[in-house]
Amino acid sequence: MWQHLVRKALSETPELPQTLEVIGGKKRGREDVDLPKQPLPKNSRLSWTPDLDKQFLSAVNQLGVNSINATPKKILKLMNFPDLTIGQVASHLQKYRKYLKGEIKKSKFSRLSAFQGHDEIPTQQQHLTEIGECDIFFDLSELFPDLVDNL
DNA sequence: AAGGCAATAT
DNA sequence: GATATTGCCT
Repeated sequence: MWQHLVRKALSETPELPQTLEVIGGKKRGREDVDLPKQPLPKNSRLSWTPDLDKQFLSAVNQLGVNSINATPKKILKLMNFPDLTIGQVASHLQKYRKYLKGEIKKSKFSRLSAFQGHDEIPTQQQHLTEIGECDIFFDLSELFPDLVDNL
């Protein structure tokens, strides 16, 4: 639990050195103050805080969402987050794509209606705006042609 | 080797 | 429920 809190705190303060370590030892007297830092237990799980997720989305949007461009390795490199793992990025990417598919299905509008500003809500454009800051609609068409074609 | 993705595990 | 791992596939 506390491990996750430490990671969360670190990820929310990117201006600080983002080293995933913590001061260990007992809290007796003050000799614990300068005990050597210990690496976090390996079993602690990464928490995808909003800030971390923004970094992730930023990297993905730079590359382009389609699977040819947005690859776990490239995303990881762009994020430049210490101790972040390819597996962790890949796992997050998988869920992100799944979420994206869901959003496409929810939207019953064609590419045209999405850009013609119909009053129905929610609109594809609004969904995508929530996902990222930029317009990735056409990237999505390339990612999931089977889903988009029959909209 | 690297990646996608569904199922499964923690 | 979110994250990590696994197995099978391209």
